[in-house]
Amino acid sequence: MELSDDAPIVTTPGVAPAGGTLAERLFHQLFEAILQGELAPGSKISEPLLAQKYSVSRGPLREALHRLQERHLITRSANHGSRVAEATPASLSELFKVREMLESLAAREAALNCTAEDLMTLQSMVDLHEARILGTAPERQTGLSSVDRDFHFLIAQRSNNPFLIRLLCHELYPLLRLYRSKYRNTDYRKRALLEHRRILGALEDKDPDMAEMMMRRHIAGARERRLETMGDDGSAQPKRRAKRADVQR
Amino acid sequence: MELSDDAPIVTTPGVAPAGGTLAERLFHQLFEAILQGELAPGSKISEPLLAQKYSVSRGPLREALHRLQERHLITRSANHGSRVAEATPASLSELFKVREMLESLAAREAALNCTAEDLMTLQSMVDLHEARILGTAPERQTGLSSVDRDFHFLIAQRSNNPFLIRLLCHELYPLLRLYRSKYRNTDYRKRALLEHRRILGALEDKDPDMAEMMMRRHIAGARERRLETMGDDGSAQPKRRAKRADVQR
DNA sequence: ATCGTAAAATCTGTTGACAGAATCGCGCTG
DNA sequence: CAGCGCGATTCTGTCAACAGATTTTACGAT
Repeated sequence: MELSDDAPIVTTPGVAPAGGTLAERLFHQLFEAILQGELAPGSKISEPLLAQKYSVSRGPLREALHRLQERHLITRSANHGSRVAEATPASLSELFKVREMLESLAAREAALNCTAEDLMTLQSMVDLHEARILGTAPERQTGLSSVDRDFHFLIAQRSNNPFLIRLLCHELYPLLRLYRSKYRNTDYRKRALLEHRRILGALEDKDPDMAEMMMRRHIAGARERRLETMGDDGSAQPKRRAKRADVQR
Repeated sequence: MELSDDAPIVTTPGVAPAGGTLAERLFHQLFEAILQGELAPGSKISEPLLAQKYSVSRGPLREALHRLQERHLITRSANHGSRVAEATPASLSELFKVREMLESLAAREAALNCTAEDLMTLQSMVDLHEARILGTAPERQTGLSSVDRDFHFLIAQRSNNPFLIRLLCHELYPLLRLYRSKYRNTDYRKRALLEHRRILGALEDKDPDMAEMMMRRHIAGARERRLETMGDDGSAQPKRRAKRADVQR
């Protein structure tokens, strides 16, 4: 049974983990718990408590923690334990700069690889996006940005570049989710819709250069708007956390 | 004691691991062993044997293995054990495409961040590069491409973007080393030297757009030449890049 | 009352042992 | 001689216990 990496972690939020091994399952559960905000960012992780909470011994738990460390969802200090990663404005800006390059590459490749069916799927996503903005379709809880996510996610997949897919879907997108609750971007959905249409048009034209440029501008614009709404530009850290969130229980 | 991530793994090959914890040390040792080729790519990893070889129990070893899994230096299957990652031509091409985007971003940022001292350091690297090509300086064993590595490494550092630095120095560069022995690129050092000079010139001019474009061409060219010497091209789309309209901002 | 110090409690790092699964080897059968 | 089944062995996954380090707590001195 392959369980190496490309398991359905980010693919669709509703998938069941259910990995064969216990450490694997724990990894996915903690992964989601951190991104969902159930484990407070910056809070200390107590191995005995977590082990008890998930009804496992510390062995598999520590293996899962070591994997989360490599995904930079937690930090570990020798003999001091683990802490859940924190989200700073500076790192959000850095993430977006990298995202700009990687997604524009994905768009370039996708322009060559997208099938007619893929284009139809993307079209329906954009249509749904519009329907939601106009209030025609009901907005489910998670539905606010989910259609946006799916759009970018499918393009990443169609890059047909496993390494790129991994960086985007398994590393960058999850980290972005850390900021979702903390720094909400104000309403630029109409803007995003327009830009999505342009990107889709470039994909339909099978124009890699155009698709790349469109995506690059799309992400760059999103980054700038996001940073504006956050008040401070990402260069300097905003304000040292007054008090640190305490251990979760 | 912080030992989270930015430990000297790729920085300079000769650093001592000596992490505080045993699992940490093991991780670094195995990391180097795999990249050095001491653990044959594709070979199966026996936990009892490795544990005995490094004189530790299986606990810390498994923790280190789980970290290596996230770095994609090994693959794990439930109840089937671990295998050392393998290097295929296709994945090399994929790596280079991502590298092209990430390093061009790094060059862009470095153009804004490089100090006069940095520029002097880079200049000396280029000079050393030339001396080696002309045979003026002795070529040490590892010295063949080390100067090239240092050049790119310093530029990555000067991006001042921790996330980008991590992707390049901790993930992409190590994976590239997997191919170093398997697919040697024939002699393009003179070409590389010229392109390095151009990149350095753009950095000296504090010209982000130019630095980005130069680096992008540099990596793209290296990828094409590399794939040519490998006989088979690693991807489906061979040479549809007669000339490419670089995206500018 | 505050600060410093020492003992107690807790936590992390590590080890060894056990249970289930997979692989290997051997003998049997066609 | 090839293919298959079955037992033995090895390996992976998991757990509980120990040792060193750290944090907390209690106590006494200033």
